[in-house]
Amino acid sequence: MSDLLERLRGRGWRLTAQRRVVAEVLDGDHVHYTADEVHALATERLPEISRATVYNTLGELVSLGEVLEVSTDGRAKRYDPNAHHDHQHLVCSRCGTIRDVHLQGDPLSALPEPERYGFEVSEVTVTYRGLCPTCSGHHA
Amino acid sequence: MSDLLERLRGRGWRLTAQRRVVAEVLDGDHVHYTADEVHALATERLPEISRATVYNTLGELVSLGEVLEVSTDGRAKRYDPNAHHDHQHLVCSRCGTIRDVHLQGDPLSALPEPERYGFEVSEVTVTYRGLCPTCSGHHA
DNA sequence: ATCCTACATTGGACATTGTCTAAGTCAAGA
DNA sequence: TCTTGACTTAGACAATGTCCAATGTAGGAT
Repeated sequence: MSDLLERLRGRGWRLTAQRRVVAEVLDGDHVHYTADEVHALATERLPEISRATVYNTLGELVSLGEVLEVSTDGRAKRYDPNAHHDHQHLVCSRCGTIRDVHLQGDPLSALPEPERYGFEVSEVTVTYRGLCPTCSGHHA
Repeated sequence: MSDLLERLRGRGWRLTAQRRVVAEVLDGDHVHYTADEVHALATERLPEISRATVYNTLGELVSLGEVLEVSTDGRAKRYDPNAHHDHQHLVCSRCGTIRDVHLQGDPLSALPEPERYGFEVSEVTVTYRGLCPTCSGHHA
């Protein structure tokens, strides 16, 4: 996502210090921050940035398809910059850590036609849950 | 789930009017209410029931494994009484309708060992999204 | 049948997450 | 450099969920 800013500018995105900082915070393939975490990290680089702008910018990045919105639990949504490689998530039920994982086969094909009830199915998300190595050690 | 109350009593659940009403509201296989919806419906039968009790009772039913918690979007969680038949969900991206669906094969097997990163994977949820027949008609 | 008491319920304050708006600020083209 | 429409801001507001002290009650004990 190193040339994200270039791509966005090409699409007529007005480049501001705030937007640059949010994009920089999200840069990195294994990052799944909440909006508040993004805000906290952005604040380190640009102390005046407001919560509203972080929410706005994240929403725009999602609309532009540059970042994915992930809501694993009922808590805060997380933002996943790895939008250009198809993947799913593996979540630790104890500590909440998220890892990107890659599946064998297309999960869409696991849903038979008669189970589609006339829907135009266009998307599927698969979330695996379990204990991560660290957490499963705790209670052994 | 007709004998849910029996089962719960057998487990030492103290049966109160409030708990009975919440369980009755959830009775039905194709129901995916939010806590607020459950509260509204419960209030029709037992006007004094409080929000806190609805939340408490739903939480207990989930802990007891009698009801599933489903959070499809980042909005309110929904409660699914169909906890004894393995199934997944198909959600309309426009109106939010949820249908239970049954998959071919076990989605757990789609995650190769090297993609498990040492996790003890115990659960998988699959959510299909698309337009339901009614909503896909709208924009045709 | 009545009493006890541990457990359940209640209302309302509080917490978290997210949205909206009016007023001020600024990036970038002319 | 100037202008202008888009961006940012603070803070009010909304939606959802949690917590607590006071009160009520289901169900076993008597």
